[in-house]
Amino acid sequence: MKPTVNAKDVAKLAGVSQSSVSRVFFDGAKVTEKTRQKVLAAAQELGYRPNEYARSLITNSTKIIGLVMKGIQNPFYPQVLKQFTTSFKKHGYSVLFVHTNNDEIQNEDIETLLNYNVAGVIITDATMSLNVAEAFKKNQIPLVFFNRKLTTSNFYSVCCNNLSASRKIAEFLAARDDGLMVYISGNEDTSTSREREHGFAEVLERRGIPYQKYTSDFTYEGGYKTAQQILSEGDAPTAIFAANDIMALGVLDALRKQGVNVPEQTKVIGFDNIDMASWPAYELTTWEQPIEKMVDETVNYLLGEIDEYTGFAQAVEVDGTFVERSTT
Amino acid sequence: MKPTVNAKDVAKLAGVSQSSVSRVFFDGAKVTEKTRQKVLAAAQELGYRPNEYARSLITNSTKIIGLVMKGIQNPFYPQVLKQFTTSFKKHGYSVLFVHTNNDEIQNEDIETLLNYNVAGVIITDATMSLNVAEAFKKNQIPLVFFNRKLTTSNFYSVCCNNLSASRKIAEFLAARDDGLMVYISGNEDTSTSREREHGFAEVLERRGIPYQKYTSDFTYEGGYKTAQQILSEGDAPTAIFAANDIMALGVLDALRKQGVNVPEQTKVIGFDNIDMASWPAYELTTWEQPIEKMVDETVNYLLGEIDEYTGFAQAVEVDGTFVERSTT
DNA sequence: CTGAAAGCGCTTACAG
DNA sequence: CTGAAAGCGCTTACAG
Repeated sequence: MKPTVNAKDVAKLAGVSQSSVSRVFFDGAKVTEKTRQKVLAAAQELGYRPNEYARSLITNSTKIIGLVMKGIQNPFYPQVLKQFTTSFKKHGYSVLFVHTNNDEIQNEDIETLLNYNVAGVIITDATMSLNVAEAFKKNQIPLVFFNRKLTTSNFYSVCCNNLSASRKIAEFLAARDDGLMVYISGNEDTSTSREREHGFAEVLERRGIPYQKYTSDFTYEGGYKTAQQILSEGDAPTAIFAANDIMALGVLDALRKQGVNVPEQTKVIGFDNIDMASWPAYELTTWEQPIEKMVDETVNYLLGEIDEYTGFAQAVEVDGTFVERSTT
Repeated sequence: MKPTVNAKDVAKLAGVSQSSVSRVFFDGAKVTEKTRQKVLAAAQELGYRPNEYARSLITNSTKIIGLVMKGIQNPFYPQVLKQFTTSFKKHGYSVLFVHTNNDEIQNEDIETLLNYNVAGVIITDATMSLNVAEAFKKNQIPLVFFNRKLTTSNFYSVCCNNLSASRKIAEFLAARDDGLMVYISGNEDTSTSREREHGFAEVLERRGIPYQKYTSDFTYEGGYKTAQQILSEGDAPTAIFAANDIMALGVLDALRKQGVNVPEQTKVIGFDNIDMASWPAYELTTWEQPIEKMVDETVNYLLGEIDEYTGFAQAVEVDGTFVERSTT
């Protein structure tokens, strides 16, 4: 059995009641400086630390946030993970990391989050069925969709301004060329891919610029293969807008391999501004997602809801910025 | 207050005792099929799920593994994170993700792990002072250093066969050239960087091949800048062995920018075999770290120690493989 | 401010 | 196999 020191042991050594020990370690409780010192000294001597589980049991709350991710292979998400962990740590929360291999979050993952009675949940690039999301609502566990938006407006989501971003990207390209423009989508059941497509196509159609869409999957390999397919079907297009950076990198590599000059023959634009976009091998023009701001929005909302649950829902959009490099 | 259903509620509805409810949900306890059905039906109806914290409190154990990471920006580690999460999930464990910005794990991170009474701890690329590691030992919490080895042999560690790997890399290069060979180290206080240097230098010295070492930091930017420095100090070396892939990619980009031909003028080898190493833009020759095997070793050890704590320590080495691509 | 006591939701000997 | 009861380590009204 693991050796364990509890509040009673400390109380005895310090010559106070167990309640006083508890008060010293519980934020917000009041004790005189004198008892505090006695307790702290005794705790130090015994190596006491409050049992987090007993605490959770009695307060019916935890300091754990569930973070659900799928595409950790895409460098955008490690960045997101890092920011969330750092930010929550500042507020005294820890992150329970849940990785789903499947697109849709599996039941066992939900079970885990519910069993641990997490204070809040963040869903990034995995999809979640509505009735599962409702389960969190029923348990009054605040939930945020990060970088994803649901069709129903019953849940809080934090995204980049995908629509206006993709419009601006289209306008940027339209101002320079009027040849065929291609959009390479990510997984089509994601709001990010659809919104970016929507804004892009809308502007091009209005301007009468020929436009074509290819469906891919948000991965490097997907971008690479899609670009090969595009080239195999005809001349290199005037511009390719990939729904995220990692696909755009695949596109660039495929174009190079086929001897297509970027940006002279084909311009390429991505989305996210991951670290690699600025590497000399790529110098990718892209739209920067303001991860820090997005994380702040998410954290603030969750902390607020943890403090007092309202179930308030909103689709928050944070402005990103266009980053022009040498692929355009 | 959050609505909460407990075992007593279920017992009442099912017409059994609270103990029976507990037995149904506690693996290993025995109940007749009949009571099981009654309980499950009642639980289903009420939406009951066992409170994990009450459980932890009484069993004095948890199903949480603490995973500590620093360089999540290096694509090697997301891969590691993914494998650990997947593997532990299979065994019913969840991962508490701890990210340290600093090289050395901070006290608050340790506090978190101890407060949550994690079942086990994995330290990847962060360093940990010995007395902190001892704190885990005192609490009988099994600890594994992953991809890092301590100088003292009191802790379990799982690494790739860095020494023989770097020897083989040196021999590979020595068989082809005898000009100046450069080693670019990562952070020098890491065992991985030191071991890779050691094996590499040892072989070259024995063969009388000129050898030089540059100190860097395991990042892309570090590799890039170091390569620039190398070129500014003289002719391009015959070969550069970077202590990890992400630095090697930086090296490749810097060499290209300066018009150095790879592999004709300079051969480049990395270590890890991250996804990007196989991208057409790089085609990097490298040493593949067998992440899956390393993770398995770690998980098995931890599960064993969780089952019965022995404090057994060993420096495990798993064999990786040489992956030859077009940078050599 | 402090202490004695109740109680959070479980698991687990102990009888039956 | 099942139930009544003790107890895990805390927090928190309630008196004093």
